[in-house]
Amino acid sequence: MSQQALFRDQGKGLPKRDRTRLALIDSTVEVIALKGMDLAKISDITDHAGLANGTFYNHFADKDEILQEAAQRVAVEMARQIDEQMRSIESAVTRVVVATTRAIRISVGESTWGAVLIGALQHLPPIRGDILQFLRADLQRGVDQGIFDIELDEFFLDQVASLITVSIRTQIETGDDPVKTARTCESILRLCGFSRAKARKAVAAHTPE
Amino acid sequence: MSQQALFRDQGKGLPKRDRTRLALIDSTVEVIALKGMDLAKISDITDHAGLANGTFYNHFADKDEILQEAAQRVAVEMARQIDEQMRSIESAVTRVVVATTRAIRISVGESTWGAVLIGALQHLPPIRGDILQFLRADLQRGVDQGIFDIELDEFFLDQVASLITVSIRTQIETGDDPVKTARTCESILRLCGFSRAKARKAVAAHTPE
Amino acid sequence: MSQQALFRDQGKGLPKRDRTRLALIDSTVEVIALKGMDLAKISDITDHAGLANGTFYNHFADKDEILQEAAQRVAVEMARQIDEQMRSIESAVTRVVVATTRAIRISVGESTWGAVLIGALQHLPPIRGDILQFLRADLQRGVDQGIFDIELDEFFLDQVASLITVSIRTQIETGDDPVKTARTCESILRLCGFSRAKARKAVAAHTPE
Amino acid sequence: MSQQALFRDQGKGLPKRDRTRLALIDSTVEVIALKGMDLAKISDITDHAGLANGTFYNHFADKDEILQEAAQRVAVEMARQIDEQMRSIESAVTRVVVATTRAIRISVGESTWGAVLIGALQHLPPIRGDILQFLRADLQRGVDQGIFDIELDEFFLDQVASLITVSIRTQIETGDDPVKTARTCESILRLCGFSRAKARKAVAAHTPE
DNA sequence: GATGAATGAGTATTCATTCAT
DNA sequence: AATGAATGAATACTCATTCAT
Repeated sequence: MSQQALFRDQGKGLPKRDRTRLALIDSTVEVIALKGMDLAKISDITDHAGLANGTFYNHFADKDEILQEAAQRVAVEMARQIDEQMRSIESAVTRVVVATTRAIRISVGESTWGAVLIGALQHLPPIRGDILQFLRADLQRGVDQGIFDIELDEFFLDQVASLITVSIRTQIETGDDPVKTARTCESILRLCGFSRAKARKAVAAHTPE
Repeated sequence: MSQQALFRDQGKGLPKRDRTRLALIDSTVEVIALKGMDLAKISDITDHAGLANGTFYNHFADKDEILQEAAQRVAVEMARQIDEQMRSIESAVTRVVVATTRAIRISVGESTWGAVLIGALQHLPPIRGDILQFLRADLQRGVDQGIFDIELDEFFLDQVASLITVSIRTQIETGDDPVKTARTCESILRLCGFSRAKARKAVAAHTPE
Repeated sequence: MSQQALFRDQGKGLPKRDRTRLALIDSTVEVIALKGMDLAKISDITDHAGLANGTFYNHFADKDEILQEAAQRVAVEMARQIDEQMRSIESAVTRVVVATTRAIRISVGESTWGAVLIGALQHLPPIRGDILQFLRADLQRGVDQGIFDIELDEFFLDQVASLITVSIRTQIETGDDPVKTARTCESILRLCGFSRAKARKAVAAHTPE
Repeated sequence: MSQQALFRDQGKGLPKRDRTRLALIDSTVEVIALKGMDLAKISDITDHAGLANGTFYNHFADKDEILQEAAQRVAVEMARQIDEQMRSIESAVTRVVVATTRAIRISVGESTWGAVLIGALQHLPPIRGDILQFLRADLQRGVDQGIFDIELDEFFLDQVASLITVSIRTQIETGDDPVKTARTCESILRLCGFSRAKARKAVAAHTPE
């Protein structure tokens, strides 16, 4: 289920200006997947989009601006897709497992997204904040429900985020691997105070196959 | 216990050629701490070392080579310092706790080292391998002793390494914090199958104060 | 007595094409006053006029063409306004004093015009010629009347023009100053052979207050 | 008596770094003469000097810095050459005539210098200040000697400077013309209160042929 | 070996101009 | 006519690397 050029597709009915803008953002996402955020050059982005280099500056002030927006859109779209499946889920454990599983699956399946997500977590603090707040909300719910025995601070969020990041990075490199995704969920639950057995069981209960 | 210019000092008796080489490596470590691996320029390194920029190429083929060697030396030296305190420790749990604590403490206290270590883990796969093998050895010991209930593969090592990295990065930014170091050790033990209580107890037993 | 948008106003009854053209010229004059001729961009001109940048090329071949025409119109309009007050003046001295005074006053009061005038004198030889010919006519009259003891050639005109330019430039920068205007007139008369006293008297006689 | 590459010649004994620096400054002066200050590009300067474009940045931070320095050196060197001939001159009139004559002659004969001087007077306020202070000193002397009947302020200096500028500009364009130089001196003296006859006599007394 | 000036490929950015709508 | 998105040549500036001294 490749979603190449997602944003460009979203722009079907829109005016040309917006379509080009989305094409540039799409291109940016793809270039980041190929070379990483640091090495992505403006000319890579415009070349990849089949546009003249000057066109970039009709739409964005500089590289930072498009990185920011590209990451934002990826984050928002991922959050939307994940949230869709979670509206009715009340259990914090289930939410954490499902959200983590979905996030990894989307990031890896749509490998361009994973690269952007990882780049944003490392280099774009505001986006990082946006992403972590979803995580925090579900963890907080577990605390409120009395089932997560944790100190829910920045440091803890960073720990959990790093586990998810490792999982995405590994799977992008070595290929989709549901077992690693499951192990990541288990690790997170263990950090939340679950025993190994309980964690495994909770994850198994909410994993597709 | 500053270790500024460690390698240069090691070179006291050596011929001039070697001393210059070590001075460049020292300088590299310090520059990485200031600007990060990506942004460290050759001229930063030579300027910082008080040498002419052309001198660099009498000793290293390119930037990559010196990064590699600088990271290697930091890793080796850290390993040596940590190992010194661990020769007589048999218990895998103790080894993991002490090694993790020492590694974090050295990386943060000697903050130039932490930056290099993090850079190497991200950008220099061979060094990364060297570092992880120490980790693997101690974890393997725990498996052999029957106290770690884990699947000791690359992925697991990556998870543990990411927890250590997060801890170092956070403490470099916000300052030395023994509590975060202890929490990191606990988290690692939990990933190894320890309950929260047991993890906490094991860490407390081996933490200075 | 602001004369903002003078040319646009002139276009009231004209067809739309001409009104757009005049709006662009007005805008050009204003932009030149803000940023100078060199730094005035096409997009500044169209933005300032509230038009699309492409519209520019429906009316002018290039930047030079509009600069030329804008300067031309400013020069012609200034000449018209000055001439209105001079039709009945026969004395060459009076004509020079009144014309200079009026030219400076208009250029400074309507500061957009001064900037264009100065730009044109420096960068647009044909306009420069147009402007200088008015000056030449009045000076020639003085020669014919036997009261100006000068060699009326290009070089002399350049000298006089440079004195007027200095006056306008200074007053645009530091504010309207009738004393400087008077001193400029006196200087011109001195170059024409008047003694200091005679020059001062002649100027005083024809200066409003 | 062409003085092409003056600064480069000055650098004969100097270290290579300084020689290149002077070569760039010389080149800048020559490029300014060819295209004007506004249009002089870094690549023009390096090409003209037979150097790589990157070399420029080993010596100057940006275009402004080299313009400043080139103008400064031209101004200083001109002042030195003029001053050499004026040390023993006490009379303010003679000083003004000789200095003006020399300045114009050097600027025109060494036409690259004139272009730089004019550029500096227009675009580089600090250099402009340096240049005008020489002028001011001699005029002040005339005031002190009771022979110049002027109000010696910025505006007056601007008037005098503009007459000199006009003369240089004209002679660069149409060729060396001692008569124009003499007329310029006369005009300045007239602005200082001299009658036409007295001005002409004073100038004639101090003009070579 | 050390020096440091010179190099030039690489990258970001601007802006006059074109052209399909 | 007007629009404004797209173009790409022009230009400034960076920095790893070379090489003569």
